[in-house]
Amino acid sequence: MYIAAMPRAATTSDAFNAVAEPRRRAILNYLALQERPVGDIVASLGLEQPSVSKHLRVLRDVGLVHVRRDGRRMLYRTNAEAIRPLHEWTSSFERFWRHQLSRVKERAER
Amino acid sequence: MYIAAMPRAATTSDAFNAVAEPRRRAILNYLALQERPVGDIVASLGLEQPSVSKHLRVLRDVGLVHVRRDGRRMLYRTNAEAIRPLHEWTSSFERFWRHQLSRVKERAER
DNA sequence: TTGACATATTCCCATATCGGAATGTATATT
DNA sequence: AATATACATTCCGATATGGGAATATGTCAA
Repeated sequence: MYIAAMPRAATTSDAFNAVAEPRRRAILNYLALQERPVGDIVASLGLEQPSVSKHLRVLRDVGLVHVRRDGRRMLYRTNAEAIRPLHEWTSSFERFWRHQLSRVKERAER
Repeated sequence: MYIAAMPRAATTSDAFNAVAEPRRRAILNYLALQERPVGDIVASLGLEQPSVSKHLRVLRDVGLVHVRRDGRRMLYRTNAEAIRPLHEWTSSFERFWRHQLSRVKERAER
């Protein structure tokens, strides 16, 4: 019996993996303000169309964007709600960097 | 002349890539409260020692943990400051999920 | 010095990329 | 119907994993 190896997790396994790619973050930033067709993303970010479509596919699979068809165009928009888990995870460290900061401040004041 | 391909970015390329791995997030959570030797992480998280060392190596390379030697032990601790960029990126979407939420609320109230 | 203990690194391998090029699919226009 | 437009998917190749096993490195103890 063969047991599957566990290499790096799929980019579609969760929002953390999906957002690790900088171009996908750029797309999410771009689509946060309002929905846009694929062509606009291609033009604005200067990426190849197939590349953008593939990134959008990953973002869709983890729920980071929503889509709707408009004629022959596909309008994408960021689903901010799906970014919340990341925000919450990072927030749990907020008090620590506050502490570290105040310690640095104290030292500087002495 | 050969131009290097650009596959998935290295886990050590930045904090976003480093925290994409769930075991590394678990390690960061564990080391947030206080510094700990590698053996404690192994025992607490139930991972193999070489695996933990390798994850710590990645976290060190992107500055997410700091280390100091204590005899034959290595004491690691989370450097919360390095998590801030992720927090700030996710925070830029906060107002959007607030909006989405209020829209959902409005609809529910009607 | 010789061991024991704690941690790090290396080697191997199956897997999941990411970009580029080519091709496929759906909708609109004439 | 035929063509054009807008996207999506597939195939390819180079690369970076992540776990497991084995081994190396470094420090303390007798």
